[in-house]
Amino acid sequence: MKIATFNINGIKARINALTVWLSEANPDIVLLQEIKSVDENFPREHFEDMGYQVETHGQKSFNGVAILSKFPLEDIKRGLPGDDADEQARWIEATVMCNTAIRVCGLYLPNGNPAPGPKYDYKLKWMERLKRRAQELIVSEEPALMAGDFNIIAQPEDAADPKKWQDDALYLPKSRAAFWEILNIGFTEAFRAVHQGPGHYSFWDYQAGSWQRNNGIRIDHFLLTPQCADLLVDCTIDFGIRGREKPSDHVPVWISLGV
DNA sequence: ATGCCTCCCCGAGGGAGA
Repeated sequence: MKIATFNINGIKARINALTVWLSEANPDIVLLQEIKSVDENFPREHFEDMGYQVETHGQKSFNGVAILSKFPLEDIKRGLPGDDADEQARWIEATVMCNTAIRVCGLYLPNGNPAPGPKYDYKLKWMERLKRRAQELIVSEEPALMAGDFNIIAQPEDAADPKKWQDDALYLPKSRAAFWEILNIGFTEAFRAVHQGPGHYSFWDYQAGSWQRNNGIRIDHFLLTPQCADLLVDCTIDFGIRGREKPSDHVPVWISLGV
């Protein structure tokens, strides 16, 4: 089974690029971030015609997450628990009903810039809530994963120019510490379980020729519970599509599970 | 570089992204 995460930066702007990539890569499950659409305007029929069940958690203009699945989805939940006043659509989870049921959580973690400030406070609070949900997934002792745009550069080798990010909300010590706290509950970061070393990125800024100069960062991650990590076969970044017409600034990352 | 693009709103130009 192939599960992908992809921050598409707007479903309306990316409908063609996403469709082409889906038909080439043929993932079973796709976790989408930044759909930037309300649920009613998401082109669900387009993806249903391609064989996917479509579940969205959108809002107007900003954020928004979705799950596309070729297997049935059950027990869908929208919104990260822990703050009923949070209006931002950044979390959706569901159980994928294949021969081994897998709980999949798609997330779009707040950017947090400028830091310090209220947006950075929101990022850190959101990560505290994420940690609580992560603990529940570990306690469940079931195959589960959290994947998406974490907006976290976890290590220096995850940035082409780490010095440039030193004062940025994606790389500040508190951001990285919060990420490692969650990971260290007992998750496997799928990409680093399979690949080591620098030069692997999932995001390149639209500005200043970042793609042409390979000035990227790796911020789209898969975190697997032990029962899910046992199934891990491979993890790959489809970086090539960043060079296509009208690309997202992120590229897809996907895992292969032996189920 | 308090922003070199690109997205969204919709029909100008500002907010957000990372």
